Amino acid sequence: MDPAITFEVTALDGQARSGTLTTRRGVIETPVFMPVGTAGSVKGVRFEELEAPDLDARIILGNTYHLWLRPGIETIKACGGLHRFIGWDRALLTDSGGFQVWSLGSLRKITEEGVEFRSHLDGSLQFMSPEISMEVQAALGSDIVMVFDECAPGKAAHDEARKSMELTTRWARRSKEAFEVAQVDNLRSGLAETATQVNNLRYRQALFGIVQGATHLDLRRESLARTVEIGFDGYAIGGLSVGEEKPLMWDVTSEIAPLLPADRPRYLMGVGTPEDLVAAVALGVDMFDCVLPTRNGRTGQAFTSRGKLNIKNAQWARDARPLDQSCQCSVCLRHTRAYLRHLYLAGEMLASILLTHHNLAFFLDTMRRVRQAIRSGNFTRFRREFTEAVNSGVE
RNA sequence: GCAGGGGUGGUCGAGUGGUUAAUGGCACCGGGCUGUAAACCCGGCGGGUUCACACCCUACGCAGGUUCGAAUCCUGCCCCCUGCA
Repeated sequence: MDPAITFEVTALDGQARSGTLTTRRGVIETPVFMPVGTAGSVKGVRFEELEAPDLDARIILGNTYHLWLRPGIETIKACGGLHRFIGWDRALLTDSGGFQVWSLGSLRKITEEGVEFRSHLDGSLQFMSPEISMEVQAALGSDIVMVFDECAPGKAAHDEARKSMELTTRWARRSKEAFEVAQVDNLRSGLAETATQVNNLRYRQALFGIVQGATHLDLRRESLARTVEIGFDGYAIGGLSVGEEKPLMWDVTSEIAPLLPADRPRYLMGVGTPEDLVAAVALGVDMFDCVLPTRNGRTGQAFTSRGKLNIKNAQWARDARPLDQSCQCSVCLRHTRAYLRHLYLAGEMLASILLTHHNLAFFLDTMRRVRQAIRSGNFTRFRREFTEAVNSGVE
């Protein structure tokens, strides 16, 4: 079978890497930030905007759990898969539902077989397992599939974290087996796609494994070894930014990221702030996703080159400057802080849309600059200057 | 003019003798958000002194009165709404 993806590191600067990740739906330059589109939508952003040069997102996320509950896989299958359903030709990565094991902690029960969820939509009982997650993700037709893991709480004690990590390992094995079965079925049934896509889709989906183990480094190392032993197209560090202390997140990332196979993409799940992204790149991470730019955009916070700006604050009421004076995004070129604040306070949906656009532009542009810095061997200086600026405070 | 209803903190609106600086909503001010149960959640919101515990003022149209105690009861006045003339 043809490879699902190819990954080539084209520049190294310290541990920081820049490269190209080629999926069946196009080339993605790394390090890359992937906007989160949980329910089939990057909230507040049209796909045209995601594609246009201002953002130029090459890959976005979808979520297995959410799409499985609504609209359901039969609907998405009937509409030709997730890409055609949502109208997005570029790459998609689907999270497996593993994160919901943590985020919906009060609504689910974990067993060896899988997870019983009490639907957050209607309270109905739903059962998710590695096999079901793979089946759903195959139906969605995402380009990168994540194994179904248990995302344990960041503060999990050692014995709890060990049990969780071992369960995740068993689920990873089951995920891979079910994934391979689903690939054969998928190729056989040949999901209806456009002509050019059919050509590209001789490639199968890619499957990424996820390293767990909470904040316990011995468990993390063990999880890493066992995950690599199973063998995946790429490797993720999961279970961070889920309630643990920030220094512990860096302990884990700095320990594990460099140990992940160098010839495979490394994905730090759910992270993070612009400063976090740059710091993780320095540790050798290639891929990121995070809800911060979209969620915080909707809730009135802009990320800028000088740090966070709360658009609700009275101090911007008559400020005629853009959100970020060194940003070239279409929002910053056109609108003032005063106007955006007015929109937000007036409850206008355009406020969330514009703030989200700027935030994504800032995240994606930051990654462009990161790549360029690595390629030109200036990453260390870039990181120092970027971090300094981001902590200097918005004026 | 007569009859009825009503005037509460930025605003709308509860409260009809005693845990009252006064329930709620909105507005306003501030904070949070990291593989999205999130266009959401939390806090503050009469004024003054204090780092703080705390203390002192001023408040329910206006002015008197009853009472140990009044936004709540009584009297007068002012204003608003509805109906009839």
